[in-house]
Amino acid sequence: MLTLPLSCASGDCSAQRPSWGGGSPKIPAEVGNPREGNARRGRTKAKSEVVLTKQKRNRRMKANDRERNRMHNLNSALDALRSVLPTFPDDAKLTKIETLRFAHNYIWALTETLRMADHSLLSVGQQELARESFRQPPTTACLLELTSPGSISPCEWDSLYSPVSQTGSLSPTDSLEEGRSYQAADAPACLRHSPHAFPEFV
DNA sequence: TAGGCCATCTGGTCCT
DNA sequence: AGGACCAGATGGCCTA
Repeated sequence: MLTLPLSCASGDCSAQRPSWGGGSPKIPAEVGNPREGNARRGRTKAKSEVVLTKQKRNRRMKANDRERNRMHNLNSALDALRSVLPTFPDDAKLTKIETLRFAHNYIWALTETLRMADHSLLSVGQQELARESFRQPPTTACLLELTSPGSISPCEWDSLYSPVSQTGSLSPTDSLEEGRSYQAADAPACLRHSPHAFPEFV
């Protein structure tokens, strides 16, 4: 999957891979002489320009390497995130955007579960319901379904949060509408928005 | 074959 | 000055 770059660290390979991995076809703007007069100064000047060009190309190659590594690190972090998300083994690998959305919704669901458990502990009669909530985390299918942009489905949220949803619904489905159900004051700062009211993730 | 996803290159900007 | 970060561009691969 990960196509490791052909090793270019040792030499100038930028010219050897005209069609490799895309890249901008833009041509460096300052290839020619900026001023005619400078070209007449003699070899030393011309030589220094060659050196400058080489240095520039060298810097570019090093920057490309760093950028490649940076993106690899980013992808590694994304893989680590995927590995802690509940998916079936035979599920297709989540895309990057799906992984982020899924994680966002998953955290939201877990937070809600904890919050409801705390809330229900106030009432002895609801302790059993709280335990039940812990035993039944949101299903993979449910969370995966929520990763689809705009796909708001009751899914199993209602059953998951049945103790509360019957009175003052906390399901994302409801919180999407007017944003009234999911009280900002009840959530940590990072979860002030319900998953589906979060613009970047919709 | 069109569209989605991805890796890579690149130049610009900000920070140390 | 050099590195980190970012967004745009480009081309390859895969799937419906």
